[in-house]
Amino acid sequence: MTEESANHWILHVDLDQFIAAVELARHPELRGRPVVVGGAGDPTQRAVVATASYEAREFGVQSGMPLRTAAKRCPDAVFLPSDPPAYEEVSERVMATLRTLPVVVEVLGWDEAFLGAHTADPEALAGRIRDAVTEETGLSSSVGIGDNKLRAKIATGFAKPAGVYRLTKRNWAEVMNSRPPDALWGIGRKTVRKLADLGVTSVGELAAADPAGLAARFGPTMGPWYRLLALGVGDTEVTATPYVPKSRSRETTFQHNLTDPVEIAEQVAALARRVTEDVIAEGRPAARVAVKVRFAPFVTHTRSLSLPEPTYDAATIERAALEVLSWFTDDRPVRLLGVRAEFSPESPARQ
DNA sequence: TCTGGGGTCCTAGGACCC
DNA sequence: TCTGGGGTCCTAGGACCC
Repeated sequence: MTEESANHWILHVDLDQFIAAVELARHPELRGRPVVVGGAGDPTQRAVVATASYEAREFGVQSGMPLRTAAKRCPDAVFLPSDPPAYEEVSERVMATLRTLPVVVEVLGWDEAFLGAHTADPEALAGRIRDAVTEETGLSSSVGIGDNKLRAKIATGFAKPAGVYRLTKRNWAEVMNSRPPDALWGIGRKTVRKLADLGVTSVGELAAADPAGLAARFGPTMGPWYRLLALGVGDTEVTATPYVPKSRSRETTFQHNLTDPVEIAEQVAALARRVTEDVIAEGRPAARVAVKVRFAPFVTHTRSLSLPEPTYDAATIERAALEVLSWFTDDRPVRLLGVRAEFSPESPARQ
């Protein structure tokens, strides 16, 4: 190994309880109280928890949980509406701060980024990163240090809150082998269940599993890939190249299910117009239009259509969405409607 | 756990073509 | 035309992530 590659590190920075932290910064009187952010901030509505403060988590409140359930578990919680533009603005300040450091910054989401760095002392760099973010934004963060992206990302979970943790080839097996497979980034609940059917219930067992058997169960790409995940194999390339979206979509869950076909069509048309605005803002034409319908109780179907040619035209996109909608003949009540525009792969990113 | 909104990638079947 | 094999495109659905 060359001196340079020996000193190449991947760091993963993740803001602690990001959305709740942004809200607490502008509502300091709520510090120390259980705070739950999500939807319109009304726990009687159909919406889920975006982020809960650590105080609320003590009561078993988690991201993705219905607000109703959160209110049952923690009746004294303060419920606040989600305010994406505010989080976007703080996120941009965080990323700008990271870019002032001697690292390559790859943004992963509002509240996290991979950093590529050459350093002999990654813990010292992680400390500088945490200090800089706190100084510029007042926010607390955690940093995972790894020899690839997978290990850095998982390390951050062990670093939280407000800490630093190093996970590399050296300690991977010792730290990970006894954990369930969904401790890996890319394996979720469904795959855990299927793996259990194969007798695989831990990361260590997955690492030792037969790749051919995994391929037979999960397909030629995913099967062997799961085993590599369990071995801690991951990408080491961090790139600052801006992200180019492949699609733009808008969807709405209605507070009360829709049954009137005219109203359903009106809602799809309105979503199509919003998507068209996003398409125009993106500066790349829509090549394909998809409509998503979630019927009550919770059955979801998606249908889609390739346009004769890519377009920015609102009327064309709306007509296509209504055409696709007409293919749904089901007359069950509708809980959610969505419209998505896909860009063609050839369409270049705007300069 | 009566289950949001915005994305990505993989799989698999059928159409179509040579 | 009782008919193979391979490649590619289109479409729907599944799983996962933040």
